[in-house]
Amino acid sequence: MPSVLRVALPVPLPTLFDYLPPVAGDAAAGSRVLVPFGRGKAVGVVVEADVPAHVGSTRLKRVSRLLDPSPLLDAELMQSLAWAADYWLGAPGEAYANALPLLLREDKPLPETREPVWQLTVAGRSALDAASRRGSSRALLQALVEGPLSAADLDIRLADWRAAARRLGEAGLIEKGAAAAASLSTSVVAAPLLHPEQAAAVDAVASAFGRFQPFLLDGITGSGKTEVYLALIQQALAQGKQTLLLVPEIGLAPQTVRRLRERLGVPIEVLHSNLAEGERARAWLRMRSGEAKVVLGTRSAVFTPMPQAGLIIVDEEHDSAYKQQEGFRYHARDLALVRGRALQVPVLLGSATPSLESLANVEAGRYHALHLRSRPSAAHPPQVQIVDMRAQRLEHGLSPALLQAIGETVARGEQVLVFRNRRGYAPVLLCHACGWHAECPRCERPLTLHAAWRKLVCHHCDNQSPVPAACPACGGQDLKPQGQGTERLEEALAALFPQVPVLRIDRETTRRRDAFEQLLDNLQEDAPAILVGTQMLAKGHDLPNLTLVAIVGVDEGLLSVDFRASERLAQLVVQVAGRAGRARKPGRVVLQTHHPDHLLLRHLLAQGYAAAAKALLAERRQAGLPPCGHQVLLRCDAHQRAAVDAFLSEACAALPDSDAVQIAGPMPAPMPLRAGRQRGQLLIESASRRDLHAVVRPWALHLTQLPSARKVRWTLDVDPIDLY
DNA sequence: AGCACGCCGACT
DNA sequence: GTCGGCGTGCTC
Repeated sequence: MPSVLRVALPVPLPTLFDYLPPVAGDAAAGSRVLVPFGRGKAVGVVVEADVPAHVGSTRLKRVSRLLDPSPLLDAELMQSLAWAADYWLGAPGEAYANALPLLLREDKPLPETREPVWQLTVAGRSALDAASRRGSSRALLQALVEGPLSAADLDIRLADWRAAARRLGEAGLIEKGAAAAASLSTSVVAAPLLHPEQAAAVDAVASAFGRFQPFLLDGITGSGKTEVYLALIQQALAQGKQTLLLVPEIGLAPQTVRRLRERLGVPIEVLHSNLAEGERARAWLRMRSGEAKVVLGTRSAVFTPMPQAGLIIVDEEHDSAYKQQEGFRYHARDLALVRGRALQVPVLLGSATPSLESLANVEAGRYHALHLRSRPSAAHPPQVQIVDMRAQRLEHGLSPALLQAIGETVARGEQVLVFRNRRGYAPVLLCHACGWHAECPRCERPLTLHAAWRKLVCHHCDNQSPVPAACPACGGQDLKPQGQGTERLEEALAALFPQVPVLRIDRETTRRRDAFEQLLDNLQEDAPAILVGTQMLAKGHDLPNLTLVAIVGVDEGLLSVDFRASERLAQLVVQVAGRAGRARKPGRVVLQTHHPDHLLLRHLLAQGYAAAAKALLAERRQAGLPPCGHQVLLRCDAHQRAAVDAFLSEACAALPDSDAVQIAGPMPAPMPLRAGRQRGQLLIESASRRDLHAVVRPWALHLTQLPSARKVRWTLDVDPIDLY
C-alpha cells in the first residue's frame, strides 16, 4: 500500500483526504499543500504524513505543491485542532480552516510580517524645514521626523492623519516602507499600585507559570480585573513569554488597545473580524514567529500559534460570544483551556458574573478561584431597588417611582442609563377593535414597529413590511403600538425631560463603524444626560457621572422556557447595574418588574450574583441540566414539515438503545417556523460526557449517510447554549 | 460546501 | 430545437 499524506481540506465533510506526496519537498504534519480537488485546486493542511492509504491507489492524486517547507501549524496547534474537531463534532477540514487567517488559506507566498510604516522622504524633510505645510499635514511630517511610524502608532498619536498621509504621499513627501523590526515601543505608563486582593491574584497565577492550571478570577465590576491581567502579562513578558488575551466580540475598543500598549510598552497584536485580512495574517504570523508577545483578540484568536506560550486570559468568560454559532461550532473559552493544558500554561478566566460552568468547575476543584471583592474605584456599591409594576399607573412603561428617580438624578446634573433589551418602537402592533396583531408570515411571530423607518420589522428574519394604514382583518383605524422598545423610550424620555439630552444606543444608532464611540464621546462628563439602550450598554466605557441605572422590563427572562435564561438575566442585571456609580458618586439601580417576588431577583438583590448563581447551579444539578449534565442538540430545518419529521425520526431510530444517554424528542424547535422554514430538534443528554460522545460520535457519521438528511439542513451542536 | 451531471418545462 | 430549474452524487 502506498504511503500517503492525510490532508484536511476546507469542506464540511467528516473525512480527511489522502494524497501522494509532492514531487519536491518533504511535507510534514502542519504544512500546507496545494492539491487537486474535484475539478479544481484547494489548499489543505497535512494532518498525517507517511501513513498507509485509506482508498484504492487508482483514486489517489498527487499533491501539486508543498506550500510550507516547514510546518505552518505547530504540533500543539495541530493536536488542539484535532481535539476541537472531535469534541464539537466538526468537519476536520473546517477546524483547520478556522485556525488559519483567510490569506493563509490561499495559494500565495506568506505576507511580509513586518508592519508597513510611513516615513519621510528627502523632499519631506526639506518641506518640514521650510515649514511649507500646515495643519494635519505638518503634524504628520513632525510625527515622522524622528523615524518611521506604523498606522497603529499614528492612530495613537494623531487623530486624523490618513487624509494628510494621502496628500503627502501623492506629493512625494512621505512614502510607505517596511518597519526594520518590531520596535514600536511607546512610552510605558507606570502601573498603579495593586491592592492586596489584586496582588494575591497576580501571585497565585504567576506561581503557576510553566504548568497548566485554570483560575477563575471572580471580580465585581470596578474591582480592577484589568490591572491583574496587565501585571501578569508584564510578568510573562519579563520571562520572554507570550500571552493570549481573549475578549468577547464587543469591548475591543481602540482605547483598550491603546491602554495595553501604553502600559506594556510592546506592540499588541489585535485579531478580530473587522480587521483587514492582511493585518490578521500578519498578526498571526508574528505570534507564530515569536516576534510578537501579546495578542488581544475575539473568539477566533484562540487559534493563534503560541510557540513561547506563557499565559492565556479569557476576559468576561461567561459571554456567549465565545461560542461560534454557525459552521464549526466551537467554544473559544473551552478551547483556550484545552490549549492551556497542551501548552502547559495557566489559564485565567475572568468575570464579574462567572458562568455556571466555571463555578461548577471551581466547586469540583478543577479551577482555582480568585476573588476581587472590593471596589477601589467607587465609594459604595450601588443601591438596588425593585419597583413593582403591578397596579402602577405607567407612563410609556415607566413607573412614577422611576420617573421621579430619573428627575432627581438629572436635576443633580448626573446621568441616567435606561436599559431595555428590545430594539425598535414597540414589539407589537395591535388592533384595538378586533385583536389582530401584525405578524411575520415567515416566522409567525409579532413584528416590531420601527417608527422612524415607518416599517414593521421581524427581528427573527429581518423581513420588512410597510405599516398598514388600517387593520387588515377588520378595516379599523385603531392600530396601537403595544409595549416599549428603545426607540419609544427615547421619544418618551425626550418629551418628559426636554432640557436633558437623550441618547439612544442600540444596533440602529450604532450601525456605522465607531458610532458607539462617537455617541459616548459626545456625552459631556459633567452634564446631565439620559442614555437609552440595549445589551450594548452593559459593558465597556466608564461613565463616571452615571449614577442611576434603570432596568426596564426584564420579565421575559424570568418566564422563558430556556433553562439558561435565568442565568443570562442574572448576568445582565449585574453587568448593567455595574455601570452605576463607578467614580466617587454613589450609584443607584432601579429594577422594574411585574414579578417582584421572583426567587432569582430576590436572591440577586439580597445576596448578590454569587448566591444567585449558587442557587441556579443547585437547580441545574437537581434537574441534571448543564453543567451537571451534558447535551448534544440535533437541529434541523426544511421547507416541508414532513422532511423535518422524516429526518428526525430516522435520526432518532439510528441512536443505539443505551442507558447512558437520554433522548428528548423529536420535537419542534422553540421557534417552530423561522424565515419560512420548518424547524425541529432532537436532544441527546447524558450525565457522562464520555458516554455522550461515545454514542454521538458514530451517530454523527451515520447521519451524513441518511437519505433523508439530504432533504433538510441539519447541524449538531455540542453543549448548545440556547435551544433556539 | 462547491460543482458537475441529468432529466423535464417555457423560450428565440 | 435550447436555456435552465434544482435533485443527486462526488470530492483522496
